[in-house]
Amino acid sequence: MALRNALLAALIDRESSGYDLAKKFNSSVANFWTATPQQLYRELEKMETEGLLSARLVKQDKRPDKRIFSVTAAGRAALLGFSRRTPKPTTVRDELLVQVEALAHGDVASIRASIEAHQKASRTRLEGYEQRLADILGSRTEKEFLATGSRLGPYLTLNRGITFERENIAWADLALTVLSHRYPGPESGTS
Amino acid sequence: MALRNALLAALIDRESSGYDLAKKFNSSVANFWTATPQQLYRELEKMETEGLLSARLVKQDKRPDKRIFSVTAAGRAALLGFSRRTPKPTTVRDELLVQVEALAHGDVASIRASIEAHQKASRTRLEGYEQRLADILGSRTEKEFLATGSRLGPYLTLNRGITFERENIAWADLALTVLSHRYPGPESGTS
DNA sequence: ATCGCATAGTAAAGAAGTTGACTATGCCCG
DNA sequence: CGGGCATAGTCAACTTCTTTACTATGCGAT
Repeated sequence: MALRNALLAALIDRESSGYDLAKKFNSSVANFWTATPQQLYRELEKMETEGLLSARLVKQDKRPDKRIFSVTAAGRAALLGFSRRTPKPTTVRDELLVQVEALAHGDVASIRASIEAHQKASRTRLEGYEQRLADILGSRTEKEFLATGSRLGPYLTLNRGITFERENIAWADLALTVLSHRYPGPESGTS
Repeated sequence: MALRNALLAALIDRESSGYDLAKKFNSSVANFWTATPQQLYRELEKMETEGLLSARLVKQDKRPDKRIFSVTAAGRAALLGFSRRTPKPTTVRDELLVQVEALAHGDVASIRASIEAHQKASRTRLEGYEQRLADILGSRTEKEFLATGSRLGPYLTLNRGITFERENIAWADLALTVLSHRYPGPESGTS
């Protein structure tokens, strides 16, 4: 009853298929919600039977058919209702930070590698978000956009995602620097 | 199999009771993991039967007895093992941002109120984190601490939590400003 | 003396999320 | 023409999380 709202938000401005969402959830809504493909397919199905979405089958020549979902009037009503409820507190699950918390009791070399991987993933997501931001802004400056643009909601969530990823990257730099001073490893520098 | 690791990380430097964790998870580990009291009690129980934690009953005169959990050798081994695994990608669930994404299709006044509440909660958490940071630093400067201090792990995760909450607060300011220009409401200013 | 509150913890149903395997079409590569 | 890959989606078992509602002790206020 919660992924549901994220899906409505993701589909309301652009209908799409389960497969599309499974791929693009990561670059559109993943910023504030994550879900596996299975979750998406299951939930979309349920939402259709409950009348929140309507699906149309699109036959494709060179690929399997696909089902495109769009938000119905009932779906819009549900979304409006959701917007009036008090949102649940944000929940986070970050295994990397759990590892870092217990740094002194773990394998520092391995944790360092995880921080690097995490940083790289943040860079990739950041690029995606910045691309989407550029698409939303078009030729306008940010100031012009804020005064007159539509898609204000997506702009604001993207903005949050962008600073979040920038801070992830900066934090990883800090952590790696500190670690290299405090736990000088076996010369893993660029030879 | 995941909350488990967060609990090991939370308990390894300081044993505590389920009730303590239920209250303080929010100011110690909540930064990168959230869990309800029920989850904690259940998981602690399971971890004890599996030998990762040991519990001792502390009898109290003026209150119900409590069970203090501490990490066993097996628990330490599990934590070390965990530190060597690739951490799962961070997952986030932020209903407020879902509401903001679909801003144009929702009840803006209600969403504005939610942003304000969210900002207030961030301020509270930020204060808690800053207090904990001060406790860790003691009389040292941040630089001195980074060179010589212990509790580097907690420092790093706290640091991440602090910037995260600061960015939440700044984002809320941005969002509220934009909304007040674009959706000028019924004069909800301080009269 | 009873009501509400803080402490401390338990139980269990139901909702939600994860994991792994599986179907099926057509493309390109060798 | 067989294997791997991208597209598009399904199924089922399993684990985890959420929600609601309990038990129990002692304090302080009405």
